Amino acid sequence: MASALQTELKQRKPFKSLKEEAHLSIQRTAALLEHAFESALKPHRITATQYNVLRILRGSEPDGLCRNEIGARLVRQVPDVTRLLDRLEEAKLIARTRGGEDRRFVLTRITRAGLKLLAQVEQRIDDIHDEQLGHLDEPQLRKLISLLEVVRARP
Amino acid sequence: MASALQTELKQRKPFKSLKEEAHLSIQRTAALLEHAFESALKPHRITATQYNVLRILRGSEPDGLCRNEIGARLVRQVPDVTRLLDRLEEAKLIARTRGGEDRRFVLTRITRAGLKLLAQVEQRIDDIHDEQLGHLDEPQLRKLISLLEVVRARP
DNA sequence: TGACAATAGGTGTGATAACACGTATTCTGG
DNA sequence: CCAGAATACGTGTTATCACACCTATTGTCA
Repeated sequence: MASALQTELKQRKPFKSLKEEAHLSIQRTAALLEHAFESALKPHRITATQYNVLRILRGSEPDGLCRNEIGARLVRQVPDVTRLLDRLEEAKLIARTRGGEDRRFVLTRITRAGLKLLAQVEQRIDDIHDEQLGHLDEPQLRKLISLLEVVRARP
Repeated sequence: MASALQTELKQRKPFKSLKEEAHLSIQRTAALLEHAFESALKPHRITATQYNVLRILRGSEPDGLCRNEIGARLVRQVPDVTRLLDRLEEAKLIARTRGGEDRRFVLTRITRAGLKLLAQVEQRIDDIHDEQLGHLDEPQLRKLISLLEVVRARP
């Protein structure tokens, strides 16, 4: 019997291996979820990565974080955190200040406007999570999370 | 106990819900796999999406496919298939010809050079699959695939 | 102490993605 | 038949990504 993914992608030939199928399943699922996520954020004029940054900065209040630290905590790494932050700063959602003890660091903090935006967006995000994953029960979610953990924890 | 993902992202606060954690787990895992995948493809001067197109076209030989059909079969949808194909055509990996019975369609086929590139790349891709997913046993892979299928098959 | 590595961050640039809109061809119903 | 919808594909434009390279500050050790 053809796999569900094979049908989704209208593939005539079966996958070469389970590993290949697993890889493509992860990619496709991530793409579908991400698309729904981006659509929900679009009316608020921010991307999923920008939302991620705002979440990280809110979680680090009241201390704030430096650029590299923000980059390290992103769910999806991006190679150009500087201009990602530039855009958020231009939108007045974050604020940067140089000049702690080590003058190399630039401290970044979320602004009041950033917090306000997060609060506005969050309800919609919860709805998206429900739409996308609400049909899985708790054991299924736990099992999925656990298996993905195993994937990432490769030796 | 803090979840593994929470530790990975250096989060101080626990996730708001299992659904949120599942979503982020999927995204993060996909990003890590994709990164390894792109790195393996880079020496061959193609992206993961381009590789995906070549695979699709090889699978559709000797008939070829039209643009929309290629777009529909991509693991990750892209909004600009035309220029994606433009770049592959410029690299002589695919060939396009207009003018079947319905003159709206543009038939796309993989070239000999495209097939050759695929053959070169494929061994390396298998290695990546092994590196990334080789530590999961067959039941784990099947369970993961099945759960992701459930996610995508939401009502 | 002072050359050099390491760390933190920024810049320049070309490729790509994302979105809206435009053109050509075919289908469809009155 | 033929006006208009539907389909298939392309183009223009802006923002973002991705990579290599650059500057400033601090740490390290002969």
